[in-house]
Amino acid sequence: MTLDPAEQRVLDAAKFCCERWGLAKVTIEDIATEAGVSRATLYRMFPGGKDVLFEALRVRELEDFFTRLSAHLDGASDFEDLLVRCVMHATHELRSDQHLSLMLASEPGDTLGQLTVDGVPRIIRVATEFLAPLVDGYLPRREAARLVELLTRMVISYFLAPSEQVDLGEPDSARTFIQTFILPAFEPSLTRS
Amino acid sequence: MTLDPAEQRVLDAAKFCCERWGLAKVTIEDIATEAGVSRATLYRMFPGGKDVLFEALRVRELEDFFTRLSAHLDGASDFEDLLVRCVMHATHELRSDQHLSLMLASEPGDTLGQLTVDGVPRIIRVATEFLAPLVDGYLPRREAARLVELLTRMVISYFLAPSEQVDLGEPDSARTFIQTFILPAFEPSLTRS
DNA sequence: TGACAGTGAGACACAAAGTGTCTTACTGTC
DNA sequence: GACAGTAAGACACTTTGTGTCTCACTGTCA
Repeated sequence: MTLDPAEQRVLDAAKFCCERWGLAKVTIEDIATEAGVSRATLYRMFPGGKDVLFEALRVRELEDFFTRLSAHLDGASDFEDLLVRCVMHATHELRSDQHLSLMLASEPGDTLGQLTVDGVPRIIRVATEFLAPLVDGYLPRREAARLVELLTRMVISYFLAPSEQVDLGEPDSARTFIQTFILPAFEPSLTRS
Repeated sequence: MTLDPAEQRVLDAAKFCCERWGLAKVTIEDIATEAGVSRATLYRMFPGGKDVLFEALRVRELEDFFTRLSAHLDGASDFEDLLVRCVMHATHELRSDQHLSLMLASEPGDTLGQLTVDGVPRIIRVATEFLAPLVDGYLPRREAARLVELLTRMVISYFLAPSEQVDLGEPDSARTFIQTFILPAFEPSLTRS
């Protein structure tokens, strides 16, 4: 699953071209030129062309996202604190993601699809993969998966359509939200507080 | 030579698309859609397609440029003051031109061509058309044309490749430049000071 | 030195997108 | 009710992009 440096360069090039021209206007040739690689090499790395390449890019971006997010969750003192940090930092990451906001501006249709319809199962899968281990101490694995899925859906929804009532980027608001809607549902399953 | 409102809308759309995707990636279809006009209408307005359309856009931008510039030259008290204001405001206009800087960033080759090789004769022609009348009181028409051409070339050169010595955007520097290099050459022809 | 893996360049057939011209039908105006 | 201007879309054609292949080149190992 790990990519070699040349492949990373190609994905960087794809990301750059995508921000510059939008997904619809980018060609394989553009990406190969930007990466300083021949078209043949690019097809060798990502057999299947554009679809496979951008799929790989989305996977990488997603994993980077959760890697950064995990780094913010280390010092959490208890279950509630863990969840609050989690939704807060995820919200901040989304809001400050340059690439994402450019894509939302230039290609709203495709990008929203990735955040709501087509991409959601994968997002939840990767989120679970990264975050479930962190709640292992508190919840049985099955409950952890349910929790991560729920939080993921909530964070995306509040990111795309901010609420007057709730701001998951704010500590107090996030804490109230977690205490009110999340904890009661999972308290019975808690293996330790 | 004046364009009707629909044609202006199409040129605005062309400009917008150009800034968004770069000249190379824009299609007639993009422009027609952006302008809310059918492709047939667009070809009726600009027979010849993309080339003619972008040519018309360049002409309009150029005329707008010199219209704005002329507006800054009205209160000039004497010949020297007129020339100083002229190079200063032209320099400021160039430096603050959003469209131009986007084009220079995304399409340096074509854009530089327009500012140095292909486009220069037209720039000088339009510059002369707008500015020569303003120096009519000071110089015979033939000398006026020589002067405008010289100033145009100087402003473009200092804009594209700023100098350590001279900054035509600064009043003092511009005045010194005019006094040193321009006035002596045209003083003999002055019909009044 | 010679096998070898990885690469760039470019040929190729095919698919997709863009171009420029036309016809037709619609809309509002005088 | 004639008329001008337009959108929509059919059309033949050109250009661009795609995916696959081959071949020659380069540096790296034994």
